[in-house]
Amino acid sequence: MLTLTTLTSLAEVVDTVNMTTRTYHHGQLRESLIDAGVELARAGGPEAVQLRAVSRAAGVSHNAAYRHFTDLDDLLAAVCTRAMRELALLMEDRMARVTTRVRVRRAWDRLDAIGTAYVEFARREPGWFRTAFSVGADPEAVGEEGVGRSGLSPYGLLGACLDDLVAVGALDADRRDGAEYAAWSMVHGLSALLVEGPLRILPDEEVARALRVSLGVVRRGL
Amino acid sequence: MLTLTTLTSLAEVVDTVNMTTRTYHHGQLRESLIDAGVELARAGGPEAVQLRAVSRAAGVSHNAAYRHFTDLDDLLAAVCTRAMRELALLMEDRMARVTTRVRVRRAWDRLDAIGTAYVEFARREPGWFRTAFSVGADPEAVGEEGVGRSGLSPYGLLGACLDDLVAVGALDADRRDGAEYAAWSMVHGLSALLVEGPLRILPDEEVARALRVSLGVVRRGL
DNA sequence: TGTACATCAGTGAACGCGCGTTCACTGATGTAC
DNA sequence: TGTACATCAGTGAACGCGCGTTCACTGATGTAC
Repeated sequence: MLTLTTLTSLAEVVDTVNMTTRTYHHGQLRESLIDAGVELARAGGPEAVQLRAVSRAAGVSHNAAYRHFTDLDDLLAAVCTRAMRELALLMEDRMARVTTRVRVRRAWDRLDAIGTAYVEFARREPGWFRTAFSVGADPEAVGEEGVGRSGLSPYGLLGACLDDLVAVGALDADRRDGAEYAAWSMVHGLSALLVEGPLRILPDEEVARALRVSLGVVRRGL
Repeated sequence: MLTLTTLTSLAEVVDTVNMTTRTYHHGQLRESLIDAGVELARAGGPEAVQLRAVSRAAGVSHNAAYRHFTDLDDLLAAVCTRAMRELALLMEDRMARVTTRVRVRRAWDRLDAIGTAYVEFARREPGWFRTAFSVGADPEAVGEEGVGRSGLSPYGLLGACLDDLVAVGALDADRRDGAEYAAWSMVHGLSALLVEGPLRILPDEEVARALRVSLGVVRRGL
């Protein structure tokens, strides 16, 4: 039969194996808190990122977070940046799947790919999607941190795609200016309507159609 | 010098003049509560529509609302419907300002007009805009109540504009299907990015440009 | 026309909740000598 | 190598807040006779 001592040492072993040996000093609490916040945001959106809930999830007293963040907003901003990074990563991944070597074709397909990724992200991870846009940083600032492997933010990726379209001659240079507003608005609007708006009830095939039509309009319209 | 009696009767006179003579029974509390809710929503968005705050604004005890609404959500839904109606009214107004008699031109201009109205509404009344889309009714349900003089909801007005484009031969009939998704997404996305998103910081002239480009893309893309 | 009574539409006090934040504290760690 | 001490990173208790909701109530209104 297990004694208390046995239990204690077992717990220690498990902790060591998990690399999460908890001493009084946590060691990487800041990261742990952000991780916990990211998970809460994933499940419940930005409202779910609360100082007490995050601390609870990180297994730490509810005010320990103040050693690493000035207040809730500070923590939320960090979580928001990570959510934005998730979006950038998905966009990069979908972009990388475009295989055609025909340059014009490839440029257009990439634009479609990031747009599709954007909407896919919103639908698959509504909590993250809402969180990513809950702290309204300006696009430039977003470009600094919520960034994928390429070092580009979602907005930056869009800009790169549009630049590429111009470079391969698929887009008139005088159409380039302001084009990100239109492309971004289209996918962001569709995402918002699908995630928190009246289109929430749309069946999957109808969503696919809406996406197809919307991307088509952007493509022809640019 | 004024006696207490004088004060009382003065107050009564004022009340009568204001048509707001308060007896123990209010008489039209339901409407008053919605009105108060609408004003709170205007200033602070859907979060500001709280049972206690609304009752306070209506000058009534904080639980009187339960005689007219089952709970907060019920009241909020009523407020949301009214916000949607405000949007419909603005869209109708802007549509009515299109004067050209050239049918094709008029159809396109009307589409631009409602799109512009949508974004204008979002920017001028961010609280209402957010409130209108905070209770995610499906578009059909929205069509039943959040309605302008024409009896059409914002979504209904968009549908009518698109139908008109087909009728005057400006839009191929096979492009009609799903067109509202694209048009709606575009203006909704721009609005959302401007109101609660990263484009919040855009100066006015840049907003105008973004709108122009976005509407142009829809127009050419359809 | 007057009166008894049911019903309606308000009131005021109270409950429980969970939040963000602050306070004084203490255990752990690192460093100077 | 050992020790004193400053600093760091946690803890636990407490505060105030405002919310939604429920309860028992009461003043006003309408209606049947």
